[in-house]
Amino acid sequence: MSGLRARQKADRHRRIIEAAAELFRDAGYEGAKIETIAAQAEVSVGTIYNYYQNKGDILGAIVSMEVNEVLNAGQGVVANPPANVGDALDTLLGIYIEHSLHYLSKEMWRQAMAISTQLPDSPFGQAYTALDRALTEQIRALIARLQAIGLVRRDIDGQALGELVFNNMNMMFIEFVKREEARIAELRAAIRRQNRILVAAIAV
Amino acid sequence: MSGLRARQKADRHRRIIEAAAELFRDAGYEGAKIETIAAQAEVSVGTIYNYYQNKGDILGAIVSMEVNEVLNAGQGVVANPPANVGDALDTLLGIYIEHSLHYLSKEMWRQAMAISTQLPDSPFGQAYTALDRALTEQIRALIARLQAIGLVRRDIDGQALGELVFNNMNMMFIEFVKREEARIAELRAAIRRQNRILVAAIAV
DNA sequence: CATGAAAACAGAATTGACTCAATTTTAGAA
DNA sequence: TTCTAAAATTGAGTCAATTCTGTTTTCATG
Repeated sequence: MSGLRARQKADRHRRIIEAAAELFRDAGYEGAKIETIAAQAEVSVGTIYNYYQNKGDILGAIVSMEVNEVLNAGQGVVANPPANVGDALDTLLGIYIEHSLHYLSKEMWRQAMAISTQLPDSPFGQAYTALDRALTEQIRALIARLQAIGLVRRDIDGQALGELVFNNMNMMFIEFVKREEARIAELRAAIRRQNRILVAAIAV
Repeated sequence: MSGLRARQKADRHRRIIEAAAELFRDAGYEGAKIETIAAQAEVSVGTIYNYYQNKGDILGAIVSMEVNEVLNAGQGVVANPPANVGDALDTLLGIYIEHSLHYLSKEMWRQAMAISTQLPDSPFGQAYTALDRALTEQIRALIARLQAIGLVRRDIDGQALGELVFNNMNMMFIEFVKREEARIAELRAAIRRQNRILVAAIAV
């Protein structure tokens, strides 16, 4: 089934996402009306709800693209980490943080995070949780790699450590997007300071 | 000014909160209509908005009561902690977690957390951030106490450690309220496992 | 080509949070 | 007690997300 119907469907998906991304950026998430998104995507309001369960899911689709890009970028670090535990963590988390505002504004992040806790069972809610888990898993993989290289003690609980590092970073990131005036450099510095305690504990 | 007007005002506040708390529990946050809360509190819709900026602020008032109670309970542990770092942390965080579902359902927590990231500058958003900071500060105080007693190394960065412990617990708690079937015992066990890494690093 | 069932679309109607202009109540001065 | 300005209340009206129902489009089949 890759006839006209399927092509039109893919095209409408794309048009809706493009229109929404533009409007979310320009007018903010709250400011972007479904009616306006529909008009700009040249579909009707009803059609948008045929493609996405609710406004949050449209944002969700955009967030997912962003996070998947970040996960990709992170793979490089895991494959070839800096030869120092502190730097390795800082480099990986740095990639997450530096990429984060590439496509999404702080307001979009706030909305996305809010929706994912508000509606954990919606398509986006579940996708967001999966993305969080993928990020945690990548940090765990980095730690495993460092253990293999011999930079991190073998008797460390890599799973628990990965969760600890991710949870702390994520919470700091939430606070970061909540304050419009917060700067990326400060965020990274604060996380480095916190991780220093862990690094001291786990480095060989 | 403690005449009739002030008394009526306090009384209406109380009635609104009581009506809302009951309806939030019974019908859920989304299910509780402002109109219904107003009817049950025997005030008009407009009056509710005279007392609270929005629906979220009503929930906020309830959350604040809960968290303040928790902070109070925590003081006891800080003043007189178990003579073991792991137990001390587990006892304090245990109090937070065990109290958490006393007045608030998981759904109410989800909504409260969502609103606090969605509207960080609303009265409730700011109050929620302040409560988080107070909890972090209490954990930091416990660590300082343990350092004073000689159970935790003096050269540990207590501030950073307090943030790390709080952020991790908070993120775990968020995941906990997102899954209706998650159990408190599992949550506590997972956090203990994560903190074990820290305890090993900081204990004298 | 016709044709009918399934899929997708359109946009009017519904719903519920929030606003606002008009009205009522209170406090305290005369 | 009477009166007035300030404070508070009221509920009908607005606005935007979401739902619903009738219509149109697609496509497999004969």
